[in-house]
Amino acid sequence: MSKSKLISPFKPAAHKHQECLQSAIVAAKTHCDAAGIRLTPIRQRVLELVWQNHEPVKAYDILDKLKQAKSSSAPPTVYRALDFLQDEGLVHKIESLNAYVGCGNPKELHKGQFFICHDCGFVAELDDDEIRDLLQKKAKRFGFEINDEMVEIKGYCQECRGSKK
Amino acid sequence: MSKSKLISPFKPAAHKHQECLQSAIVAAKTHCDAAGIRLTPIRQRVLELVWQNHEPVKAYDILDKLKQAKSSSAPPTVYRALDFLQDEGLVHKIESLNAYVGCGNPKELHKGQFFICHDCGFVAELDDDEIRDLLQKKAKRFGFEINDEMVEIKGYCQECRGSKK
DNA sequence: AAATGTTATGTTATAATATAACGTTTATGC
DNA sequence: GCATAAACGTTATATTATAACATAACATTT
Ligand SMILES: [Zn+2]
Ligand SMILES: [Zn+2]
Ligand SMILES: [Zn+2]
Ligand SMILES: [Zn+2]
Repeated sequence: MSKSKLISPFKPAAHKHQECLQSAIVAAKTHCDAAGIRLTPIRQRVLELVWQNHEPVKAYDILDKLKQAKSSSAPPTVYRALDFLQDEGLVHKIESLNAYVGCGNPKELHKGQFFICHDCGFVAELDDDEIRDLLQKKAKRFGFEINDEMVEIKGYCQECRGSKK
Repeated sequence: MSKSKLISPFKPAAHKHQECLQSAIVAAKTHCDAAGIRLTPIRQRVLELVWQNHEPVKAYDILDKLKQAKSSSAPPTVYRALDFLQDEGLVHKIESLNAYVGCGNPKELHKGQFFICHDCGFVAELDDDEIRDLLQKKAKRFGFEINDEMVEIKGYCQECRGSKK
């Protein structure tokens, strides 16, 4: 069965983001418990910082925040946590921005397709087999076997388009 | 009319690459002449270095080669030339590798879709409206207006798959 | 509990990628 | 020629990411 989920939609500016954050943390704990791996305090803290909003977050911005609690924090602290979170599908890296966003559906490991607004910075995540199938079809024509895919689309979200009028 | 071009296919290991290079330089000169802009010696040299093969080339590798001719070359030399070449559609950046490849069809300004082999490093470039249209369709569903797109696919090319058997 | 293996973190240093800022040279149009 | 803009030179610095090795925390076996 082919799926097409708008996992993380663009959010109204004033939505209850605390709920997004809470459910992301709960989902992460659930995932790690089930997988028998540890969501350590550092990892959880980094995940919270990635989820501080719906914009991609930079590693060194995370580091700055970590330093507020523990001034000896260093780049490896952040990058290790981000690597862990990415491996577990809790966070995605936006390659074209060198920045990180929380995954809205860590239950199934996947690479999403991302739509990023130039104005407000929000990211929407899609998990869409139709896109994957099409890429697969194209690849097949020249015998290419896909094992990783990055789709990052920039533009303007509905809200920002409206306010430009 | 919808286009789907495999602009830069995966090449047999021993193809006549000199011809790829030559035609890229000629195409670049033609383009710049027509546009009334200058393909200066530095820019041409950087373009040649990007086209040294079909693998993405790193900015600092280009810099090292430039230094062989002129030891005072510095990062801005390379990045300015790369910026120019990208603006003119002669070169594409592969965001997920922080590396650059020559465009196989600079006649029409576009963002390609890239297929990159993990083993041999070769890049194939596609310029495909079917992919664009699908992304457009997906974006439309939540009111997103696309103005930039990045599609980078990693995997194994036909040759490398064959040799693994 | 002691010993051991494994995972996670601390710490220092450095690598790799990219841009800012400002001065100088070179091309181009008048 | 001369004014202007474009390109380039140069130095410094910002940003992003990893290497390398030491220590600590946790789990397993004895
Ligand atoms: Zn939210
Ligand atoms: Zn996701
Ligand atoms: Zn070639
Ligand atoms: Zn191209």
